[in-house]
This record gives sequence, C-alpha cells and structure tokens, in this order.
Amino acid sequence: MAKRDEKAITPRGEDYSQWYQDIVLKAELADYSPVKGCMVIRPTGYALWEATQRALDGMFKETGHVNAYFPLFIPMSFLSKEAEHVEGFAKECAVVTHHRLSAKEGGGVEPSPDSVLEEPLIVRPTSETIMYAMYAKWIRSYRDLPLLLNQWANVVRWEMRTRLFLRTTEFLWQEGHTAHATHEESWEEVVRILDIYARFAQEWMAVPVIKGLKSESEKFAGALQTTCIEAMMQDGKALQAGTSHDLGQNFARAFDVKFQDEKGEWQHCWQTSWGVSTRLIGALIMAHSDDQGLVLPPRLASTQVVIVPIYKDDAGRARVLESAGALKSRLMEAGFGAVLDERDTVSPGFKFNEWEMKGVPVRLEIGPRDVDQGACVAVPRVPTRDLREGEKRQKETVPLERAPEVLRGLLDDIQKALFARALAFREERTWPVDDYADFRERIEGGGFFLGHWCGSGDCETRVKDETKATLRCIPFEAPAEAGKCLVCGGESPRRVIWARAY
RNA sequence: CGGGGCGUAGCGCAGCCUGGUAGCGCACUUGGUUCGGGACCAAGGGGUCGGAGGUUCAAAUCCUCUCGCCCCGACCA
Repeated sequence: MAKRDEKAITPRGEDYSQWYQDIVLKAELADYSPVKGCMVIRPTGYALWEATQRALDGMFKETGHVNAYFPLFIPMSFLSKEAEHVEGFAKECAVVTHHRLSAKEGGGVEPSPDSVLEEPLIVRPTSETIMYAMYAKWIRSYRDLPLLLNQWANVVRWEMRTRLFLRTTEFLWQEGHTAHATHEESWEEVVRILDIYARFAQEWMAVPVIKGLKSESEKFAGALQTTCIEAMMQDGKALQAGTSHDLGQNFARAFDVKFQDEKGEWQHCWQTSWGVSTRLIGALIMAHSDDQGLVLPPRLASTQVVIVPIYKDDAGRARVLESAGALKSRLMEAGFGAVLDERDTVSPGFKFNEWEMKGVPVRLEIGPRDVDQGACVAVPRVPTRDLREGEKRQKETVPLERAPEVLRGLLDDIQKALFARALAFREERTWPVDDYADFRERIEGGGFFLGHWCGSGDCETRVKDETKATLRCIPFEAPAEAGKCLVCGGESPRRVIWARAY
C-alpha cells in the first residue's frame, strides 16, 4: 500500500524542526504568508486559539478582570519614557512614518514625501505605554484601585528569525495590565495570574510547566521582576509559555500614574502586566504530536470525535449512515464536538489517517457488523493504557446507547494520559548537575539541568556563551538547598533550571 | 548580516555534471472494480523550468546578474 508521503517525520529525531513544520502545514493550522515572518492562521489553527481565549477569559473574569481595547499605534515618544523598556524594544519596532501614498514615476506607488508624520508611530510591540498613558487619566483615588484590565490584540515585533507560531513578526496575544495601591497587592496579582497560566497549560493543554522567577537578564524590559511558566518540548528544549511581570512603580513614575490614598497623600501605583500568545499553539503541537501528526488534548479540540461510517454498497451505506447520523446527534446533544465523515470519495483507511493527522482525539467506526449489534468501535488517537501483545491500536466496542458516557470517559482518560506522558517525558530529561564540564557535555542532548547558581550575571553569560543554554527560571517550588555555583563555585541558596530554549 | 540548501505541473521531486526542445509520484478528470488502516486497473487534462541578460545552430542544463524561499547562526517580553 503506497504511503501518501514518503518523507518520515520524527518528533525527537534530527529533523525535529521539519517535523514540527510538517505538522503545522499538513494539519492546516497555519500557512506562510506573502509577508515574510508573518503567518496566516487557518480556521483549524484559529479554532485552537479561540478555545484558548474562551478558557483564559473565563478564568480572568472569575478573578475580577475585564476586557478593553487600546490603539494599535503608539506615538514613538511614549516608548522612550521608561528607560529599560525602550532599550528592550527599540531594536524590533515597526515604524509608521507616512500617511499617504502617491504615484511613482514609471508606475507603482511610494510613500508620499509630503505626508511625513510629525511624530512617527510605532506598531505596538506591547501596550504598557499606550495603556498607562490612559491609566494616568483614569486613576485619581485609592477607590479607583485595583484597575484590572485585559486586552486581546495583535502585536508586532520585528524579530530577525521567525518560526510558525513560536516566533512570528505579528502575533495574537492577551495582555493584562493592572494597577494596585500596594506592592503586596500587585505581587499577589502577579502570582494569581501565573497560577492561572499554569492551570491553563496543565489542565487544558495537558502541558506540564514549571513556575519560576526570571533572572535579571531575562526579565521583561522595565519590570522589577518577571515570573514565567516554562515547558519542555519533545526535543528537550525549553519553551517559555507565559509571563507575569511585577512592574513595581517603574511605569507609574514614567507615566505619572498616581492616586491619593486614604490620608490624601499622592502615591504612584504598583502595576503588573502579563501575557500569553499564539505561541501556546506551538507549544501544544511540540509537546504532544507524534509521527502520525497532530495530537490535541480533548479539552481544547473543537472536534472531539469523528464518526467514520464503513460500508460496501449503496444499501449498506444508507443503513450505516442512518445509524451514524443518529449517533452524531446523540453525541452533539450530549455536548460533544462531533463530526460525521460522510464522504463517499475516499476510503475508510484514508479517513482514519487523515483524522489522526488532524489530531481528533477519538474516532468512532461504525459498519454493518456494528449496526447489527447496535454498537460502534471507539479508537483513541493516543492509547490510554499499555497496548496488549500484537495490538496495534487501542479499540473498544461500545453499545450505541452508552456511547456518550464511554466517550466522556475516554476523553478524560486521553486528557490525563497526555499530561502524564508529557510529565514523564520531562522528568526523564531533568537532572541535577554539579560539574560544569559534565553539564557542557550533556546539554547537547537537551533536557533541563538543575544546577546551583551564585546569582551573578557573569556566570549566566558565561553559560550562555559556552553552552547556548540559558537560565530558564528560578523555580518557586524548588527546596532551599545550599550549594556551590555550577560555574564559579560561589555560594548558592538553591538550584535553578538551565536549558536550551526556543 | 554571515554560513548552507533550494526555486522545474496544485503538492513533493528527478533531469543539470556530459546542451538536442521536459519527466516521475501524489493530487485532479472520466469509466469500471473496490471500501473494517492511506484501494486498484485503464484512459485523460495540466508546466512562462523564479526573473533578466549572455554564449550557442540549439539552454531547464553552461556563464553573469537578480529576486524569492527554507535551515543554521547572530537577535529575541
């Protein structure tokens, strides 16, 4: 039987990058666009983002946040009001300098020379500046606090090298920006949001993450401190999946965001900002997918189950489709995202492979034999238990009337199995390391390395230069443990995570 | 911006070294047999060989220039 594609795809092999792109393109999640560095998100990919939005938005609202929207364009001068901020973003800003085109000699158009903007506008790389300019107007009293806003938007960062979903010139994200009366309160917010991100990653995406603090060199430009969640991809590299920043009073001072407290004294607000982006979709793909294609966690899959009818002739087709249609209705009424693949132009085998490639968590096969006994055959995209001897795929015959409850259980099992598998994968590739030479050798194979660190930027830089690994985070949940810095031998209070990253 | 690779049918590629007027697989169309893991047989349709210039009787093939894409690196809340 001829395979559709000769080229093998290997999640953990040398062609990991190619494998990843193959999945994105073949599962029709996204495509390259005419604009270099930007991607087109296709309906199947966008559905994942919508599911992400729904889930996160629910959690934000539960904790008192509301959505708003601020302009795409930011006056150039705004960016430079906070010194570290401008330094961090100046190198990757798209700048709008004209507001009109005019016909060019010899055809075509060009920016009209007489339409130069008085002040150039930058396309937002993030919205701290434009939002806080408004916060300064809106906040007057401690009674106006806390201000808890979130915005779903696109941002542009002119990165030198891009990769579908993981780092694109334009990307979609959510950015929350809050203002508080005290540092205690704002820090609580930072942690509250980081917890939401971790919960979403683990409970919805089934991607285990480590919560921690960024080092001085890795923190957000303009923040006091940056917290993050870090995940491990199937090539052993780390991916920062979300950040939550303690901005202190840095931006409040730069933008004059002040309030009068109960005693009538003017104080600068304590602020936070936090965000996750479409990069999460990349994380999802890289964490779970396999050589068969995309693997989606049931909680995020818009199509949770596909019904594939099997028949030999027109009479059989009518009979099977009747049962299959009733089954689909029953499942949809029970709240599942169900699709019935009625196509008569491709074989069942073709459908099996195609839906597996698209990552649909469960397939239900229904053929004449099943109709006779009022049943169907359930096949999960990934096994939820160890396969028996000689068993290629986990299959289970299910009476039609029990299909919803069996499906419910199967989807739950898949969700759990994916998380367990990803967690085991990470734990198998996480090691304590105390010898720098040993570390330099083993980092080549990927993985997380727990090493002591004295806290100096010099040691951090040296590791980066010599191993291409970076300090991913100082984990919150790591036990205090005195030791010697991996690099310089200086005093260290706890182990931190070193890894190569995306 | 450096290093490497690639532009030939909708997709994936061969042909180039050694010039002779374009081919394979998939997809597509038609007919038939199939259909519980990517079906088979037969007959078809489809190409400015990325672009420009040069060499030559003759260029996908050789030379020069150019445009674009991908990978690695530099860069990256």
